[in-house]
Amino acid sequence: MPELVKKCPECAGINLFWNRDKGEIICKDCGLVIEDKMVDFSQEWREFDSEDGASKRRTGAPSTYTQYDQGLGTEVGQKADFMKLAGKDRNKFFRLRKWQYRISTAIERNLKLALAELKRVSSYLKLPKSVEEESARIYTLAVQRGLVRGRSMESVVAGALYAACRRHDVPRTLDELSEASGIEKKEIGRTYRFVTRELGVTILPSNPADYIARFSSSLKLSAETQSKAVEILERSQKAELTSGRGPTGIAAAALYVSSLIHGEKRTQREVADVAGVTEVTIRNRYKELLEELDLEKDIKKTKKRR
DNA sequence: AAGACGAAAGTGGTTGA
DNA sequence: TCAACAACTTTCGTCTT
Repeated sequence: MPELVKKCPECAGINLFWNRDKGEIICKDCGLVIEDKMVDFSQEWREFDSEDGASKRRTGAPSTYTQYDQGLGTEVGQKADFMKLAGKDRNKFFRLRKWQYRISTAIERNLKLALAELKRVSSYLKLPKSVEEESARIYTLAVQRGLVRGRSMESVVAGALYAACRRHDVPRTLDELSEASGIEKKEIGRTYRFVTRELGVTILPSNPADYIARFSSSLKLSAETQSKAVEILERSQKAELTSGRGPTGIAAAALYVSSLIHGEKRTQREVADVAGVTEVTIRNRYKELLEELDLEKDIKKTKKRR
């Protein structure tokens, strides 16, 4: 757990849970997501003996996709090289370098702009570094394959980010991406599908549970309500209520039911808004949940208690 | 008066001939 | 390439709290 946060700023609880993969710290008392943009300062390797440590330790900037040239820099040959060549070879050398220069500057110029945009959107959404890296990698591949042609750079950036989020189980909704990037939802979805298909990036359907922490915290629901929602999700997955359905809708319905059970009622409208679905969808899922999982008694119980 | 409910028609995407 | 199809949305009228 990084030292930045020791106490929950919302309820002053010290029962914090650090989800390292998602880069989130979650307060188990009030469910608040405290910091979801963090850098992992710890070493990612372990030293077993002195020799091992020395060989794994590194200095210098790491190679990274968030720099437009991957932090390296490429050039065909150095000036000193062509002094050794003569005649034909020398011309060939210049020609190659010229081409290399033209191609690489075009791509690099594009990348430079695109990665700036990518960082902007990513920091707006407070995405973890790992997702930013992944999306930069996807974008770089897309440019190299010429997939950006005919599409706006921004939409491909948004598509790459969306894909990277999904791959890292840190799903953001298309609505959120759309708001952050200023690109239409449709457009993002289209480029997202196109790019992932062309690059062969396999994406698993996202798990509704991955949305719970975030939705729950923006609805200010308690940790019990949140874990109840996750429990409901697990049961509904067993009952095969989840396949084919939009994960956000299911997550929203589970949270809604859970809020009723714990007497922290939120309206369908409120839940629908944070989840980016309509009330109707929540109602449909909600109805299925009640029918299949026999939850009415739990709701009635809390009603009687008042 | 606000929220919940449900019917009906419309949208964008997938699938399979 | 087209039509059938499922999921979800929009809209709107009615019932409940």
